[in-house]
Amino acid sequence: MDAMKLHIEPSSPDPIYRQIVGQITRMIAAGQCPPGTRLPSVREVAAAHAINPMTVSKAYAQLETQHLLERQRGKGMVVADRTQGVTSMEERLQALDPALRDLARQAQELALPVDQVIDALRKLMKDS
Amino acid sequence: MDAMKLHIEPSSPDPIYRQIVGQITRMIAAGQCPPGTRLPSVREVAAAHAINPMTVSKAYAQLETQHLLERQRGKGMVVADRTQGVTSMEERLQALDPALRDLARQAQELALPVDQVIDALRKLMKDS
Amino acid sequence: MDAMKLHIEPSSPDPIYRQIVGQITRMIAAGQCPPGTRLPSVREVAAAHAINPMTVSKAYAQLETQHLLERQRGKGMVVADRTQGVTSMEERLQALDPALRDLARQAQELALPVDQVIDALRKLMKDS
Amino acid sequence: MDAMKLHIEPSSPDPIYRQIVGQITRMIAAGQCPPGTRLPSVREVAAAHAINPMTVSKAYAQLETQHLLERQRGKGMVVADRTQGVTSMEERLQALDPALRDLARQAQELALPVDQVIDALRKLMKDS
DNA sequence: GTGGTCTAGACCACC
DNA sequence: GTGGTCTAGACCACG
Repeated sequence: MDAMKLHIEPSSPDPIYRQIVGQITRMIAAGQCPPGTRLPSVREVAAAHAINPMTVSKAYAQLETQHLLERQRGKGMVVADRTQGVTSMEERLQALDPALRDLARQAQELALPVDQVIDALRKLMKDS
Repeated sequence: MDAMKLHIEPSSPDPIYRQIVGQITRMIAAGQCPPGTRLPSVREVAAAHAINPMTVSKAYAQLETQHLLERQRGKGMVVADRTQGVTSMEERLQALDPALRDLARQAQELALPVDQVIDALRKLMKDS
Repeated sequence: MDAMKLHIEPSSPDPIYRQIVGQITRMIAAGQCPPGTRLPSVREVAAAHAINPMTVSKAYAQLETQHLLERQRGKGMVVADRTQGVTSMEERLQALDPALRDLARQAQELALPVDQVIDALRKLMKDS
Repeated sequence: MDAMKLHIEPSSPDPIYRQIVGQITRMIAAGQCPPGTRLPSVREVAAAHAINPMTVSKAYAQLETQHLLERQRGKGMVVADRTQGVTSMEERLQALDPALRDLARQAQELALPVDQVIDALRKLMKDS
């Protein structure tokens, strides 16, 4: 149930509602949220991250428009049944591509050796 | 002279002027632009990337405020002499940290195995 | 330019932003707003109808999502080029169907003779 | 007895309880339900249309407040005796006005010719 | 309890 | 000037 934990970066240039959309989209794509999974309520998310309910609502509404989520009257949002969101590993790697390219370019601009970057990344990914 | 090539991603959530500031900051930090290096003019950059000159100007102004760039009468902007911007590799790795963490989190949300991600990254960094 | 006049019914059960979406959608479907037509700015619409700019913005954002409108940086919204919104008269009659059925049912519940209703409607449509 | 058949459109922007109130109001206004007519019970309506009993109850309560319905111990709701709800045809035509105006405006936005709309409406009203 | 809509007003990014 | 995002708080519809 709390596999649905969200991470919000308030100082990110990426707007909060889009961060939420992105995270949920990725987790559904990876099959980490099978159809029917209940999402935390708008108010829960808002309280947990000290953000405005409307911001969360905006994210949920957008995901509903994309048919990734469904609204259950009086019960909240759940992952849609026809989860056309689930994708293969190749497609998921593709979804990661922009972030990879961004990292690679920044590393190059910082003149950092490949191995240093790889090491740092591996360490971060093991921790989580 | 054209070590100063900039890469702009118009569709990025990161605003354009901040992309420019970030790139130049990183390249100066890595010592890739020794003091005195001339920057392309506002108009050149604007024309090359089909963006508004004001956007470029805003970025340059911000870098001047940070004393990373200096305005030289009739010659445009150059990298500042007292380049307090150059930093050690450790500090540069730290500068990469947000991008690394973002990538790691996205990869985890996508349920991608560490090695797949590392491979993709290594490939990208070799190419460039 | 002011073919784009909007009509807002604040007391309608249909939310305001949806009224706006509906009207613009219909006018585009009917080809009344050729691609490139500029829409009144968010602030203009908000001021003209004494509603909140965010309400208008929400409508525009939704139309942008449906690719009926495009955003021109700093210049406002315009009707999209690839106006896949334009439809045949048959399809437009179909779009009118819910309103027709609603009217027919209300008339029946009110036990109003067909001709009276038709007369009233004809009169209204001539006036406009 | 089943002249009191209700039609519910769950996807309508008009909330369900208001649909119920509207229909019953109109039918009483037209004299289609003489005083004393029994209404289907809250449970019957709720079951028949798969809606929440509270929604039906809310509609009935509102009609009772307007003195169009009366609660009879052990017998449920009936149409009120002093049916001040019955109105002349002129008044009933006036009650239809909002729906007529809405239809006319939509038709105009869709650039549909008057005769086409009239034809479609006449066809619908004959069928029912 | 759930989400939806709206307001009033602030600040940001871009042209 | 344009639209976008966010906040704080209100009220509504539905279960």
